[in-house]
Amino acid sequence: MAEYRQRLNPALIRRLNVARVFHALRLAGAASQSELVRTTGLDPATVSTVVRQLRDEGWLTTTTAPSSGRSGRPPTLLTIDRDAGILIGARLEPELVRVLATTLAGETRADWQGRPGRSAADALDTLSTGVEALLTQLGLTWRDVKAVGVGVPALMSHAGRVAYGPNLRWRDVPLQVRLDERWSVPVAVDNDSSAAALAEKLFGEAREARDFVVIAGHSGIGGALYLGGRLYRGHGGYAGEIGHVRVEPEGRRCGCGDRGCLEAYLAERALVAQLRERGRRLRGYEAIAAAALAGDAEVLTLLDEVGERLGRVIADLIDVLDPELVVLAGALSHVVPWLLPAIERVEGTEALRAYRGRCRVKASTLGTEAVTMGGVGLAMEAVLSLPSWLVDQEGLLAAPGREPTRRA
Amino acid sequence: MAEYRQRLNPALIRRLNVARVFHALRLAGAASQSELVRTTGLDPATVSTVVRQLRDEGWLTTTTAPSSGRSGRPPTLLTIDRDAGILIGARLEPELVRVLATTLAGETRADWQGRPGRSAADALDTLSTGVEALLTQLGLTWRDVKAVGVGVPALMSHAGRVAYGPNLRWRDVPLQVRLDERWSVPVAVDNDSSAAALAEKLFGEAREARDFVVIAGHSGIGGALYLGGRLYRGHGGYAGEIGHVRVEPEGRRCGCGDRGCLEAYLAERALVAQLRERGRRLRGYEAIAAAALAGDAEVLTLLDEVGERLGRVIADLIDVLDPELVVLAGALSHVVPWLLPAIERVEGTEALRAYRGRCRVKASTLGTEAVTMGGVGLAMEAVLSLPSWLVDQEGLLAAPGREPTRRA
DNA sequence: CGAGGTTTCATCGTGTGTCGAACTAAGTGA
DNA sequence: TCACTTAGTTCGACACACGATGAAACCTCG
Repeated sequence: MAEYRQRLNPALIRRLNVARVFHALRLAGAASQSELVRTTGLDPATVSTVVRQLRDEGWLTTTTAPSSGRSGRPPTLLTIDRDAGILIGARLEPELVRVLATTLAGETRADWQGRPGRSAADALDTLSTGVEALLTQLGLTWRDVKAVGVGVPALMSHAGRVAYGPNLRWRDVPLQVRLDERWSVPVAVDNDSSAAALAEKLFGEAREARDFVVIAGHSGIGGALYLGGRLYRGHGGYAGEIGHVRVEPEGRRCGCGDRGCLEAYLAERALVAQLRERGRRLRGYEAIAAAALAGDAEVLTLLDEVGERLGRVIADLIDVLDPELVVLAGALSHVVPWLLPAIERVEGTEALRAYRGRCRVKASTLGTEAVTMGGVGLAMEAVLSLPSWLVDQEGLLAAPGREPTRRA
Repeated sequence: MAEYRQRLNPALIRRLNVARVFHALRLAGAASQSELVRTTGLDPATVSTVVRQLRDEGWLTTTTAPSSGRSGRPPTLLTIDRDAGILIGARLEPELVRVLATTLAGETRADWQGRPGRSAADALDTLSTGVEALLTQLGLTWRDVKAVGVGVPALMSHAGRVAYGPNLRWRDVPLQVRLDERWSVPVAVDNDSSAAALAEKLFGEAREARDFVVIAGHSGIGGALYLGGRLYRGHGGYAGEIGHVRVEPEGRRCGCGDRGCLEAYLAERALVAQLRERGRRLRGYEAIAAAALAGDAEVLTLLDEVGERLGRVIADLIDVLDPELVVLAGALSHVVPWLLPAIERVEGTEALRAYRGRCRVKASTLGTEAVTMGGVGLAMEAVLSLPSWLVDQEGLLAAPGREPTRRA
């Protein structure tokens, strides 16, 4: 999509306004046109034409008003049609392919998971199988699929190309192209952390936030920065990849070849390894969380130690980025309750922190499903098809009249 | 300017296109319309109407082509008129008020400086005196001033209000309002580091960069983040303020009350103090640079040590933000040549760095004038009057057809 | 029961934008 | 003199936002 520097024309304005109305409707659940006028800040006439367009495309259902007792013509409530089609969100991992079918508004309708083979081609086959399974389960066909979005634990280069995915053992796989060949619906592919961030923005804890950081943990520790109302990727696509920030000068070995990386303490296998050294054999985040819940002292102290390391990284992030929220997502979120006290302890020691508004640190409510829902978010973006350089989700979602920037 | 959530209408597109053409012209110095078509990516017809508008407003001069021997109708070259009016850029500091008058394109035509009194009102008086002095010097009147921009070493809240400026000893001064009362031209006020970042983007080392970090040093150490083609301020306006990142667990006392802040090593007075402890009495950055140039071993080792501390902070920044450039600006830039080796040494030790494209670290070519030129940049933005949420300088400035994002 | 008020929503007209294509302008070279 | 080439303008088609107007559908109160 070389639509960077696409010219700014009226048609683009329309697409943006459609997206604005769509998101307002999605977040409200059901709304009348006049409500949309208030929440989007658009002109009533504009809302009217946009709504007509959406209705003509069959995206909306209109329910009549619930007779609220107020005087005046009762509003006709609009809802995003549950049967207007589905979005597919997927997450590819070395040992797991997870696929989700949702309504256009992002409500889950069915889910599936399976194990991929070794190669990239195998993984794509598994993915296809999953989508087909969901379709038969729902009694739908490919014609009902509006778009597919996939989150991948890998560094992406342009155009949905996997440059390097160490966990998957992929290198330079033109994933988007391959999927475009297979399917004739819009496909969007992105890094798993970026996808998680999008999910938190659209569906999760960060819906109201304009500036937030996501730290996602599964097999590795990833991260993404959502700044100024849009995803920030950095010059080479590495922005927010904080798994390999050093937290201990001569610390534990990390898979990256370095020592003392955050990932060497916080990743699932890292926690498991550290617990084994202390005589506990636990399988993963979920088992560790269960042990912590049961009050296992060894587990609790380890989580506190690791939480302190994570807290220092978060404190540095806050110093530089001044976000309003940090979301801990992915499978990692299972153990977050036992990390938070240490994190908050570290945060509290910084002197400057008192001057600033406090930055909240939260566990994702999407939990393990964050990346998969991120796939849904990617699909949703593809359906709305806005040029990424114009997308300012906060601009699309915020209530009117606020002034979030501190610009003169 | 509560123009956040301003509706997106055709008139706004025009303003954006005017800005595009203006910047293209400014950067090219002189260009024909067909050149502008190539550099801006706009339609010839659009360029034509935009150029007519600019010409009707008296912003342009047309020089005839220098008969280049090629066949075809020779182009008429357009230039931003040196006499179409002036922009005023200013920098307020505790001991210095510096004011600059430039052409609309940002070329300096005259400069002035003076010492302010203690109070905010005094400083504004000094500022007014400066502008008047420049006007008489140039034989112009207030009617020729198109806009004024001011950089202030303080934390800003909305609408050009100084929330807190410890160095100036200001607190809650509605600077923009006060200036609006005095003058009847557009006024823009911003934090000095943000202003420096804008200057680097518009006039300096970062003209081509979409993602860069500015670290500015005068009396304190400030910073600003320019990410994804626009200034990122953070949720509370503190983003990039890296002066108080801790570089030494139990290090030197800092003015903020904490210990071991970067500012406690790198700020002008901090360097002076450290040198005094080592038996050198030097007045400031400039004198220190002179001593270093003369080969003073004590000064050189200190700069190397401090450079290493700065290098670690920069390395962390790069890890998180993946910028393509770090610019060291302000009076600090005098000593940068002796900091760079240490910075590069530190940068080189990080293992992951090999995978990434290398991030350049450079001294600002604007040097001490960065903030003042930032004022000019603010004035320029005010003249072009784009809503800040839409401004994506890279979108305005970049060559067409490139695809900098790595989005699917 | 019916008139007036109120809220919701559709539609029309105006102004402005982009954009493609036709067109004029002004040079070169044979 | 006549193609040919490049530069720049103009015109018409189409899309958009938006203000005003008006129709629709309900309420309340007399």
